[in-house]
Amino acid sequence: MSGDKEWTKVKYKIGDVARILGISPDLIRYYEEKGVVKPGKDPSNNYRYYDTWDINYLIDCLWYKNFGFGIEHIARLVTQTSYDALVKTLEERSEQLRESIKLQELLLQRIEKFTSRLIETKSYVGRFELRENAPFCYYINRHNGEYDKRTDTQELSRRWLKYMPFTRRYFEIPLSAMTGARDDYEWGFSVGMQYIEEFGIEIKPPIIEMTPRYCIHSAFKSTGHRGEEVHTRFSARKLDFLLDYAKTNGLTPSRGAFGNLACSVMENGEQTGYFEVWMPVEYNDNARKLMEGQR
Amino acid sequence: MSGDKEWTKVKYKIGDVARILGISPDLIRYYEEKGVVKPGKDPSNNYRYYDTWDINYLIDCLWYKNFGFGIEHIARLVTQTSYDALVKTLEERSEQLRESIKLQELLLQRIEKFTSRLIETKSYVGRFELRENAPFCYYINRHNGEYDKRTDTQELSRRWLKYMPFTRRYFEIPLSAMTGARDDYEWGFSVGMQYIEEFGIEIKPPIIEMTPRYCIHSAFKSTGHRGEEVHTRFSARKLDFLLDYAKTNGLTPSRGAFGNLACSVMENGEQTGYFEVWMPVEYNDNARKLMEGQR
DNA sequence: AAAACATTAACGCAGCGTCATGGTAC
DNA sequence: GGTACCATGACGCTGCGTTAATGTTT
Repeated sequence: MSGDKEWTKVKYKIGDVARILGISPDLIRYYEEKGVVKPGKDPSNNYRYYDTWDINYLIDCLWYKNFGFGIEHIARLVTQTSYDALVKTLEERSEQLRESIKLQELLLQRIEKFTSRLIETKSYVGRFELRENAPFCYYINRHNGEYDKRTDTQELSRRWLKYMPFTRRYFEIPLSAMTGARDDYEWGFSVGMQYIEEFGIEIKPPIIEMTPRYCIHSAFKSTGHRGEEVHTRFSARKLDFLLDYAKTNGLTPSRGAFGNLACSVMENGEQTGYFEVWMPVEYNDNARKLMEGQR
Repeated sequence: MSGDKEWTKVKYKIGDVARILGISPDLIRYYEEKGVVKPGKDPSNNYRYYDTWDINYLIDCLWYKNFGFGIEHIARLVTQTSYDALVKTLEERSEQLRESIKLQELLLQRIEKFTSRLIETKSYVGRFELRENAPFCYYINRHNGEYDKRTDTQELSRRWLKYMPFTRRYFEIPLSAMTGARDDYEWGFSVGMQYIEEFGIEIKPPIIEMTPRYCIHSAFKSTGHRGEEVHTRFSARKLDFLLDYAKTNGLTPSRGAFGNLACSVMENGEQTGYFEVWMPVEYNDNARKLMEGQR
């Protein structure tokens, strides 16, 4: 508006401004499109001409851009915001940032936790210890190879998947399958009790609470190819080594085994899973002796 | 490949999988496009059919997605990464996150600093104190209304603008302009000495170092409209109030004034700048008394 | 008349969500 | 035969960078 007659005495072409500010001419035009600056235009050639005010606006923009505001927001900030509104906006942005930092820190914790569990699980392959498992909650959404199509477990999955990696892939194998011929197993998701409250999870069916029990704690890995029956990679037979260990050491399994998948990776062209496993046993004299020996 | 003849015994259509995982069918197709899953397709109707392996892959994806990996990266992770590579990748990601958190925290600090200076400056309007200014560095890139077109200052601007808001808009007014008729002033950018090292700034021309001096410290605001001569908003005359104060209190200006623009906002339809200003004075008896009076 | 600059317009990036149109399964 | 589902393809969002085709200034 007021620029209509002013542009003649105004000095800077877009390239000049770009050089002065160390940004690209395109960016300046983009900002114009977004309503940040409105330079005068020479009607004869359509060239943009910028005055000191425009440049000041642009500096303000770059300033606020550094604060992480979106462009539309910036446009409002530089052209129509009062002092009080500016202060308020800045304080809101600070608050947002604090939130965002908190989230990032949580994520970092998660990754570190996941990584350390990965390392721990691998180191546990071929070793055995007797200990109580930590309490957790879980639900089942896959029976053998077949996923549940009930809407309640699906709804749960949607929610729980967001809590990964505190949500872990959980399996259990009934005692009957471990000793008998039928190859039964179930898969689902588990979350440690310490996160139940944090995530606001209500413990009700199909969610089940698992309390601590004395278990043989170990790990194993297992491979398979795509396209094979799932059982090739995972089956109750994979846990025979636990039964052997129990028999050798005079321990009596008290119920089926359970555990988590730590990760699934490629090893020598085969899909390889690392599993952590817990098998509850009766707390008899042999168990007591073994536990004392561990200390 | 291996799926070609397998799809017949495979159970899940894309909608089933979507429900099981709590995501949208489109997202699953998108992941396919990116090479994450390759479900079998029924050639007769082009429907996708997913088996347990596919679903496992997808769960892995969601997992890694939560860790903030890009999709291409995820595709590699789930289909071809070894255990060691996975651990390494996770550790890299942790490192990235720590970096990112650091940056966010720095940004937060900057915003908070900026905000508090804003508030401080406004509170200083109409008040005067005698004190030493903090040391800083600056350079000039605008003489009166005119920006420098030398490449060295332009290069500097590009770099310094990145340090905002630790970089501040700086002005100075020579003593001759304050007392005389010519309305001279200069604009540029300043950075507090405490950040010079942090940002790796080398102090050499055109960068100038400003050491602490005894100054009258105050603030003022000034308004103007777009399209007016710049002088309407900012000129040496704006500082007459400082000279008055000096005269009233028996202080002798020792050199020109300088200061920073705290912010530029709209007030009653006018572009309003809040300026912080420092005017060096001789440290005479009156100055001494004034400073004692302040404590 | 060449070099350096200006203009508009369009596409590309990530990570999807959201139609639109038309075919398929139950 | 209706309804729920599937397929492909295109466009939209941010914040620009990157051509491309064409015109202007010096």
